[in-house]
Amino acid sequence: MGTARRPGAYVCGVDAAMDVVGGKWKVLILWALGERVRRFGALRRELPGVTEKVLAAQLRELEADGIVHREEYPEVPPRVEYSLTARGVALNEALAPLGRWGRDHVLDDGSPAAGQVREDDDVPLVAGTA
Amino acid sequence: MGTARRPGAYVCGVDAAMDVVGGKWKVLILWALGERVRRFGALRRELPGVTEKVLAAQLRELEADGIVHREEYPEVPPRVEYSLTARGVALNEALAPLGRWGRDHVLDDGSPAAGQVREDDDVPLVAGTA
DNA sequence: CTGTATCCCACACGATACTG
DNA sequence: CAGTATCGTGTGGGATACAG
Repeated sequence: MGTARRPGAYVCGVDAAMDVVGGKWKVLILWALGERVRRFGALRRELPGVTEKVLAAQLRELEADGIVHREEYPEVPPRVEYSLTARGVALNEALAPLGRWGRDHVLDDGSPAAGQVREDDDVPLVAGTA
Repeated sequence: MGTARRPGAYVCGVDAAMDVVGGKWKVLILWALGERVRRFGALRRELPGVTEKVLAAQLRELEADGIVHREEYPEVPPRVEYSLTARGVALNEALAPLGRWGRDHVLDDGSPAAGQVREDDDVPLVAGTA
């Protein structure tokens, strides 16, 4: 549906989702907006290192994909608030297990030698065909 | 854990995971290996459009991240089999909800073109998660 | 405050050829 | 069969400046 930037051939749902969420800052934006509604400037402060151009671009894409809602208040000075749509909330929830995996397996898995994977610690067990 | 390609500052688990799984073909590789062990050539045939160079590179990265296991058989002609590690299986499972979201929200489901999507084979489920 | 408009560049990816 | 080696490229993203 929304604005698939890639040609049209998604092999499965995962890479379709990856396309939506693939920008460098998007999951962080999702995460921030998952907590509460945020203004543009708040988002920028929340994501150290992002530039306005890129933040605006990713916000646009997320909006085009129906993930975030942009509410513009015609005041002066201008105020714009971003929030998650229902679809965005669902996406955020679908991301949660991945976040848990990341915390458990790449952030800090507890082992001091975690930095370098030696060949004897990766278990070759095969994914079950079932 | 292994080989964080990004500087070191992951804000949360999700972007850490995104870094691991961020390559263009990685989720597809994960998906394929989730079904069964595959040889290099089988993988290449499975992923239409990937070149050997890129496939090899992404495989190397996944291996370095402890996601896939590479088993080389000293035969002639050479044979190499790739499989998921326990960590890879867990990652694949963590990806499942995202895959479901993608199927439901970006793969054209409500439109007349929905017939293009082969709904019988695109569920990436690895194990009993479903 | 909330953005565009340019310019620029690294790096992921692709094409092709070659090797153990 | 299972890869490397080389070279070329597109584009996502960064810096900076400007605008409503």
